[in-house]
Amino acid sequence: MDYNEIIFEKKKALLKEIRHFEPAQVFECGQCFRFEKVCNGYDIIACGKKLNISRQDDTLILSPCTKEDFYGTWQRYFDLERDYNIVCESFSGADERLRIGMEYGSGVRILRQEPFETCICFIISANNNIGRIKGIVERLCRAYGSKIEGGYAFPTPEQLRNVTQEDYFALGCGYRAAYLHKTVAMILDGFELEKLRGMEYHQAREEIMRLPGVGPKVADCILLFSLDFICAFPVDVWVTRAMQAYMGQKATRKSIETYAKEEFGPYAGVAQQYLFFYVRSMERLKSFDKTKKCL
DNA sequence: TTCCAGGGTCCTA
DNA sequence: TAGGACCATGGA
Repeated sequence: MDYNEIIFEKKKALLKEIRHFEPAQVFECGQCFRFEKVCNGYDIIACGKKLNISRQDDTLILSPCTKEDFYGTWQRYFDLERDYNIVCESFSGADERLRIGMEYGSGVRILRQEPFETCICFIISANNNIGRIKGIVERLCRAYGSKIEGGYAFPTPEQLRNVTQEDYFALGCGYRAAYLHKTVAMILDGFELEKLRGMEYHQAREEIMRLPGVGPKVADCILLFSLDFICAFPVDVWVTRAMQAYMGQKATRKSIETYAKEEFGPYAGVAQQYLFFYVRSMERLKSFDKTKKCL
């Protein structure tokens, strides 16, 4: 485990001597869209609950969080049953240049989110930016999700049954409205996301790509962030940029996927998140420097 | 005004 | 099988 002791007091869970868990990295790495940076850490809504996460020195604080909340929801959600030391050790043979980026983002953990929510969010993510995706998802939850303490839960497939393509369009989904409408219909009609867990990776990937709006990249995101396929390596524009800088400009999605599988092995998805966080952070720093020069 | 974003789909060669 | 056009939208 990546913490030495857990203490429950006053509806809080205190994880002592926490490792491989930096809240900013976990939430700012683009794997989830229902979070907000607040003065004391991050507020998130997941699994129908609202939670505040903060870190004081080497203690991670989850609030409100009872013993039942932790062992029933958050331990699994934050992937706290996995030892990320073992994951990081498995990358020790990777190329030095890639390892620098990966070490920068090594406070990232792969969240184990709900498959339906992850599926809808990543269909919305296509050719979109994180700020805008967050806005659309929030409006979707407010319009159709159940009210919970402090916000709105992500809607269930049943709650989206009568939502039309025009309704999705009105939320700002743009051309993805048709994909969302068709995918929800397929899921209501019996397409079982949970069933994919028992499949081999390539079979699960082919299967989930039957859903409209789900191509190779979105499929890998859903498999990695909600269905426990930790080997999935989503190739988006940022990761392509990072890998092309390393492999050469002619590197294609297929060659990057093949390379990642060989280089990073069964934990390729974790390596991908480390790299994603790194390249985006570097780009933000560049923008910040440019802004400073203009002032 | 143009470019870009956690891309997918469809058409053509 | 690969490459390219097109699709909505809002922030930079």
